[in-house]
Amino acid sequence: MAELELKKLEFSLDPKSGVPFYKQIILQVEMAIADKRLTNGEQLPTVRSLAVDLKINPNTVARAYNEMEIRGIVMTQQGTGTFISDKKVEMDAVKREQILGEISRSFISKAGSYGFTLEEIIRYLQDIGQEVT
Amino acid sequence: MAELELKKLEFSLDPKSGVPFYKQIILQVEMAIADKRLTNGEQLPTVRSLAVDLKINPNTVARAYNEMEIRGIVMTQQGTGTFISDKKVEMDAVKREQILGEISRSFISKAGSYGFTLEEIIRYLQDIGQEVT
Amino acid sequence: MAELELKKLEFSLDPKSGVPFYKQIILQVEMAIADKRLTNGEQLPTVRSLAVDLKINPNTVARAYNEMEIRGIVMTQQGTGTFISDKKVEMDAVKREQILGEISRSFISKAGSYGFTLEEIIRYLQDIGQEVT
Amino acid sequence: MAELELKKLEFSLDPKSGVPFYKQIILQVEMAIADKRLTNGEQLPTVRSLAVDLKINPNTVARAYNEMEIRGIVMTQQGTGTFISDKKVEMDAVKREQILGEISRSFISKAGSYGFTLEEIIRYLQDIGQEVT
DNA sequence: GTGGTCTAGACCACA
DNA sequence: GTGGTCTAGACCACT
Repeated sequence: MAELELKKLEFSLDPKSGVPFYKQIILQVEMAIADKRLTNGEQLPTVRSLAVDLKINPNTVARAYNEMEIRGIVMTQQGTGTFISDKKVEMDAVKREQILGEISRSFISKAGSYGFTLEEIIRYLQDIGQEVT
Repeated sequence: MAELELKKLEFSLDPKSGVPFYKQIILQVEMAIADKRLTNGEQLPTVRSLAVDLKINPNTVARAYNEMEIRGIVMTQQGTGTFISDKKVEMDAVKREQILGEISRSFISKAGSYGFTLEEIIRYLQDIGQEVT
Repeated sequence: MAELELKKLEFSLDPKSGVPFYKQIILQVEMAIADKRLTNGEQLPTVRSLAVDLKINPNTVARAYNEMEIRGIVMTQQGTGTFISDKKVEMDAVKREQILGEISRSFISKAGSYGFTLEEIIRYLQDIGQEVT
Repeated sequence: MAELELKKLEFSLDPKSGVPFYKQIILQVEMAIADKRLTNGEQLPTVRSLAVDLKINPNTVARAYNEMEIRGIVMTQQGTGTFISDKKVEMDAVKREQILGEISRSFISKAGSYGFTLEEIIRYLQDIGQEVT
């Protein structure tokens, strides 16, 4: 019975983390995309329903959605809803690899300045992968 | 004498992380101490040189040093410099993992918003690891 | 005497245009950049001062600035101010031309569907250039 | 008979312009009439075909057609189609220029935010004009 | 019903 | 002083 409701997105906020609510929402959507729990064209919860769900002000949800729209992560249609954008596919493999290289390098060096080794990092990411699955 | 300056600390700041610069500096020093990359009595860069290095306001570096002095992590000797004091820095595995988690999640999110999956990311990092080895 | 105050940015809003205030602000900044009236590293008016100036709510100005920050047009530093970003220079000539080509083509086809010819468009843009100078 | 279908109307929508789709359609039809690209009695695409073409909801096309019918610009014949009526569309130079101004400014802004100057833009468009000639 | 815009005002963190 | 976050609530436009 609970079987057909796999992959359902569950948002949750941690008020103590210090991370702004709207950023937590963005992070969770982005993580869901990276995990394939959200894919092209899928609809996000409506602004109001998510606001009720998380017990926060609709403006805060709207802000998160708005920022994602600017970044091209989602598309929004007046009076219809907000959907995962599908335009990100337009990149060729070379460009993709370039971008991944860039952000990876910057991530590794950042982690490095905190004393983490590449191995540690990879192990950690693999753990995250396990959790989700 | 100055010849064996191995283990040189490399500071790096991420303006987009939302974490204030002064906190990023403190964290990196703490991690370095916990890692033994910095030990008792070692000198930190001067406020000015680090400010130039990181291209930020000297006040910001000063604030970081100040706060560390208050916490007893470093000692400042007027006219001489700032040195690691002998106070133990408690940096347990949990705290370390928190930091790694934070920067990892932000990295995954960024990659995710470009359409990369977690698997792709891990594979890429592993490739990098191979190259270096 | 008025000679040294050339290039000063003057913001103005048209409430009747139907264009949201925050978008009008963004448009004016972008136009100013295209006209070289604003260049790399220059500081924008503070959120509060511009709000007073335009007699609108500071949140509205903040929203405009925020959106420009997300798009990479400006950089903002806590407690310091908002500045025209300087990272846009990192593009090589080829990439630049590609982008210009893309947005130009889309503009021309859009104008075309309203019945404007390329000549008309160019003449119009030249007129705009005259006005500003 | 169907052979001389020159002057075919090309609709194009810009979701990012903020102008509602139905208004964009009306504007484009009006401009075409003023330009004589559409004349008395000519048939518009069916609601469904245009909706498919533009990848939008048929309701949105219907709304545009509806509003044009109310204004007397087109006439709908049940089961046959929608046709340009003989009402004159007042589309003076001022209104034309307004539209051109709007889309031009938005284009310049976009280019400006990529660091292109107005001069560069004009030069590029002139080059395109040369190529075609 | 959907999202978009704007105001007003509070509180916080950084310099 | 600067910008950042969040709330509450109003009003509008699109479907």
